[in-house]
Amino acid sequence: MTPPATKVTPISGFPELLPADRLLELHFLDTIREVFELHGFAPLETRAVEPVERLLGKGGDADKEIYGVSRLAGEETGRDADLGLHFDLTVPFARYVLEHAGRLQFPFRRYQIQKVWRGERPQEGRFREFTQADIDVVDVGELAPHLEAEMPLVVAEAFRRLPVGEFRIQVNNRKVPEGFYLGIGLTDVAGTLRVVDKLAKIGPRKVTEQLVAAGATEEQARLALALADIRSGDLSFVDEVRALGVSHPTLDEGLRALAAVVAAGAEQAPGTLVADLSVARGLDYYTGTVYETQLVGSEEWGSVCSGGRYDSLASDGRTTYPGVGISIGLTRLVHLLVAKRGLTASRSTPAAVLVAVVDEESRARSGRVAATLRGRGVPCEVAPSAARFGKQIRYADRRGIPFVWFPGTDDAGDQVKDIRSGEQVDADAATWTCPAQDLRPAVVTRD
RNA sequence: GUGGGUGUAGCUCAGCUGGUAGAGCAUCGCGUUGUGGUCGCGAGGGUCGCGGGUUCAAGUCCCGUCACUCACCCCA
Repeated sequence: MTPPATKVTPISGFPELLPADRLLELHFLDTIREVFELHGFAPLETRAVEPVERLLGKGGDADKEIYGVSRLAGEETGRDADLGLHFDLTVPFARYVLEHAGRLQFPFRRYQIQKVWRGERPQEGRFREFTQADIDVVDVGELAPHLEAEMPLVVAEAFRRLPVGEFRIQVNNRKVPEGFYLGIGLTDVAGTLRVVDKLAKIGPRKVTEQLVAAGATEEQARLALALADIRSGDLSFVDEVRALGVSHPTLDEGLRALAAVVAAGAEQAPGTLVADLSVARGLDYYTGTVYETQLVGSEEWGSVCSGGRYDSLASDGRTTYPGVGISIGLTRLVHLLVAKRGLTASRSTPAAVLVAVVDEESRARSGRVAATLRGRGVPCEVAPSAARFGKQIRYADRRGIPFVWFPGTDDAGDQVKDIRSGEQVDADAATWTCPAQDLRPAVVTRD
């Protein structure tokens, strides 16, 4: 019986990688995880689903992007509570904190690397299923402000260990534009932010047009644009904002908080943190500090890492657990580096050595060589068939496996060949050393 | 959800004013019966996205539909 020939097609927004690219992604994942653990974040995984009502209203328009989960043969009556796939890792984490508060120690630091789902229209670098690598800290009642500076610095450390090139983490505090807009009489804070955020994309003229169309005066639009134009790697942005002559208590509060974050960044990782007063987006639950990250030279890719502070996401009505976190868009980051910068892994398998098979009678001997190599930490595999050596070498070559091991016949000893150079030398599996740079797949640029 | 573009081999694509499918790359085999990459020869592989219509005849023209894709929205 042959199954019906179902057309095999990709599903838009659900990316799948080839082995070499997945190895690259795993390298990123391992590096990020190592840095997170070096900073003492505890590992956590939450279930993929939450009650839909817990997901709703947390991400602004994200509501309509939530994927619901149901049984195909589910009955209308007596069905399970409505479940939805989480669209980020912060909302489930907030729920987890409430659920386990009695068994956690605060401030609680955790990292979480998982798939999330958003039912939006896919585009280059935007997916419906993707992986986020998230760190957060929550505390009870009050959250120390210095944690807002720590989050981006941890990410910066991870990024410095990865082949992403130069990057810039932009920081803002939502209270700055909020207080500023209120100070100049613009009461639609969210709407104004949404328009101003398009500045880089559509230019100041169109932003002004849209602001005026939304009810702002020319002068209000001018000031809003002037604020969005301010950015600095030091504290000079404070004076620049002051120079615009607007005052409001919320603005003062925001400037103070932002200055503290930028000062800490400038001291601990000069050049990586930049105050950028045009950054204001992200999910609705952010209440203060917000982050966005661009790779220098690839700003059009959008943010590859964002986050912020949320003061009221986790609350049981009596106790509130304010938190701050940041999330690396691993799927977007890796996808764009592969597609746009030609990054990949040097081979399509972890194996560093292919152990050749002389004939099927001696397969066990090849197996013993492989076991010895593995015992010494050298990833290897045994050739699938005792074909001519030319074919066995080609098997390795196609996969990028750098070494082919030839078990000796009769009294002859083993030999190992570096198929890139063609050099072949006597070798003993119990003592041979694989060059460190060949032990694991390396990051390389295609072509 | 709204608007544009595109659907032909595993991949990238050609196929003109309709006349029963082609190239390059990839894969596999042979030349090369323990040593690959080059080169040469050969082979396999297609309901031309799907459904309907026009026609003697449709990959080609018309309608519908689905998928992919780009932009808006929103965001990692």
